[in-house]
Amino acid sequence: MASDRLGYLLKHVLARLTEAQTEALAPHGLNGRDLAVLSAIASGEPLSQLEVAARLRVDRTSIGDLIDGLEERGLVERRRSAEDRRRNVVVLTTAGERTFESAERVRHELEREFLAPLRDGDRFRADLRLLLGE
Amino acid sequence: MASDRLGYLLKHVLARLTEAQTEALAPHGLNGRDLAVLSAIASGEPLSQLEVAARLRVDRTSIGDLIDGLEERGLVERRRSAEDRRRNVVVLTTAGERTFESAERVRHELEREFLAPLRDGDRFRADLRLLLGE
DNA sequence: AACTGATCGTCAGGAGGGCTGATCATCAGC
DNA sequence: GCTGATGATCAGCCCTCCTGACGATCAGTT
Repeated sequence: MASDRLGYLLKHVLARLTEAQTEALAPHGLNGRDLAVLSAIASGEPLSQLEVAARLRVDRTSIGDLIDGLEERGLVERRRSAEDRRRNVVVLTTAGERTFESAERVRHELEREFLAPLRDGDRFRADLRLLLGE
Repeated sequence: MASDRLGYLLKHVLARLTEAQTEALAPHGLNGRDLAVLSAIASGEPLSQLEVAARLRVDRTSIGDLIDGLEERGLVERRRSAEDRRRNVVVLTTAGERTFESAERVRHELEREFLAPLRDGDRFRADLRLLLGE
């Protein structure tokens, strides 16, 4: 009954995931985008805003607003880099670390449930990576 | 290097597909959304606007604008239903049929190429359907 | 025939994401 | 000390989606 168009399938699968994620993360005061930013910041050495944007493949002008929101909630801090004073290095606060860790657990559990209908969820994930050329 | 977040993967795979589709369909004066509407209209008996919207799972208020565009280009026609004069039955014109058929061939070829990196593209497609609960 | 409630299509408007172009501060190289 | 490039920010536009309201029409009831 449904369309076999690939765009349709991808779009609505993404919509379902986004909806479930938004609901699951709401108690943590986050949405999927927020968590993506936190995870980029949490993974390794401090990053400038542009580097965060590049990792997430979001536009450079969008990342500022996202960080604004996280900063207002006390989850991240901007710090002028001493080496290059143009750069805003973004780091997690301790509250940000706590929120990130519990939200990550929620995300992992949610993704596991989301892929449960598949025989091999990991292969589906690997297929997506292949389609991104990685 | 890339994120393992499912939302990230789905979002950017969809973005790549959309970009490729937009480029491939441009010579036909269509984009992916237009083609989706045409295919809903082409598949079987005449549908009202609401039925088209339901098939594509798009909002009822969006479908009107999409049909406006297609009607301006002479690809579809609105007709008041004789049985229920509230309903706008949407049908393809002959030009719409020609455009739809050639655009469909373009879409099929593009989706085939798009899924080429995968060992089993059909299984990937089936996985997407499973995730939509179909 | 008249009333009520529901449905179809349309419109205005807002929210959100994505992008461009301009600007300012800062850096690196000459 | 110039010049060009880079990081961050801002204003603004476009597109998509959704809500709420409206008029027209239908179906069921009285």
